[in-house]
Amino acid sequence: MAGFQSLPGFRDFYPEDFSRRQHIFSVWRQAASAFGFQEYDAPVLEPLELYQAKSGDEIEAQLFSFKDKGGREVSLRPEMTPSVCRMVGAKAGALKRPIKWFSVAEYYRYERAQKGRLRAFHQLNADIFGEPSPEAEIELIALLIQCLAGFGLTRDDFLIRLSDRDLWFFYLEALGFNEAQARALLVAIDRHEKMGDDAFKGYAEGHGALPAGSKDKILAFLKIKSLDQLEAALATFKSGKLAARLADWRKVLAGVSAMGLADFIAVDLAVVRGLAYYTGFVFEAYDRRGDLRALAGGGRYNDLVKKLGGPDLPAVGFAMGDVTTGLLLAQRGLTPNFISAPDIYAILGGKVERLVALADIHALRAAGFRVEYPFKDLAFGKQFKAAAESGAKLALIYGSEELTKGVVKIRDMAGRAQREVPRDQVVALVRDLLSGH
RNA sequence: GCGGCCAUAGCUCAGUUGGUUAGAGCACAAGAUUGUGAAUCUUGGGGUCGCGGGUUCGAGUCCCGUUGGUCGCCCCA
Repeated sequence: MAGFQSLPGFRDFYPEDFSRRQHIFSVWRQAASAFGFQEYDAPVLEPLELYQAKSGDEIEAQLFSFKDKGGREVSLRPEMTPSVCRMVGAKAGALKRPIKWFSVAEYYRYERAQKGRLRAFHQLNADIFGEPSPEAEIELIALLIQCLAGFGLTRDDFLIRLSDRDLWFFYLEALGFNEAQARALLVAIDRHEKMGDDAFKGYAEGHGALPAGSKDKILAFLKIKSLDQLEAALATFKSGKLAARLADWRKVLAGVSAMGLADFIAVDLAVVRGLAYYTGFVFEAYDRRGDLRALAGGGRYNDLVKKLGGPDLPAVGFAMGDVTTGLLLAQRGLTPNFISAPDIYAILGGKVERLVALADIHALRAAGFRVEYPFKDLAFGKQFKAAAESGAKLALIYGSEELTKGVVKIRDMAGRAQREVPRDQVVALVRDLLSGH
């Protein structure tokens, strides 16, 4: 097939694809709704500056940006966070706290596609604004777990790794690094899992070689996998801020455990996440068995609403993408098989019977039943076959014999039992038969 | 932005050292079958062999370019 193709990294959603996508969305929406989050949306196209204000040059190169006909520099949204920060910031005074919002929306990033990453994709975004305490983290982590568990995924399938940028900064400053050095080191720490010790090359170029003793300490801190280890590593430091931070850690882990979700979460200081605006806890959800990229990621960003021109409003949030989620569900055999089956298939004797049947068909449809019938005049045998293939529960038979008697035959497709019913009682009887189970 | 692999029907693929009019299975449609769902059989539609150029008497096949897909690197909000 020549002619037009979709753009690279963009997908056509044929009905089967669309039904899989809808399944993902409906699990997300159901979970978010159960947690009391309210759904919102924002413009797909935003001023370019909205993203420049938050992100660096590298990120800007990956924006779907252009100049509109009025000469404005604009960009398709690569993420929701700046938009939702603007929305919440603009009405922060009027919104009841805590503000718990979510969205399911499409995003656009000008990157090379690869496994689990496309140029157009959907994400669930869930955020809590106005709640500085770790209760917000507990709620969001629990929601994140439910957004995956809702598909039938279990503790054997995925894991949430919890870390803390605040603690990293505290630790790095205690080791004698200034803020710029600490930021560069966090980039290296983020890459260490993938690149090993080469991750520190970038730091060395900018800030000189890392002292061997410091590097060992950083590597040891990075390998921390439990709260006990974390407390032990920090035991030599005395600070009220640090004590408060560790108390927050205990609260988060206790809260998640109290929900029965302890097996879904692990302390893991190797996670720091790429961009710099996170201010405290950060977390990522990983496929436990496979080689997929992160399923979801999030964290606290207490400064961002203010940075974007709003009030000083603490925030935590996460995002989960449809592409990696879809891959994981397919790998685990958790993609439901959607059958688009009607309730009723009408079998029509001929041209006269067709016109009679149309009246009933429309009445049934208006009553909310899904009704199908053949557009062409077909032999009865073919129509019964079509009825069976459609997956309809009932067949309504409009033949000449029936109509001369003023009845319609109703066939239960599964049980193959037939009965006759007066035409004026068709809707009522169908309602009885189909509401049964 | 960089690199590996790939591209023949809606799908999965075959197609000989380059040789006449490019095939199969599945799927779809029609018929055998104008009052009851299976199976089978017959028939049919559907391809500018991703696109462009080159070599050659001759290219689906060889060469170059390009587009797209895929996997990885950079990055990952």
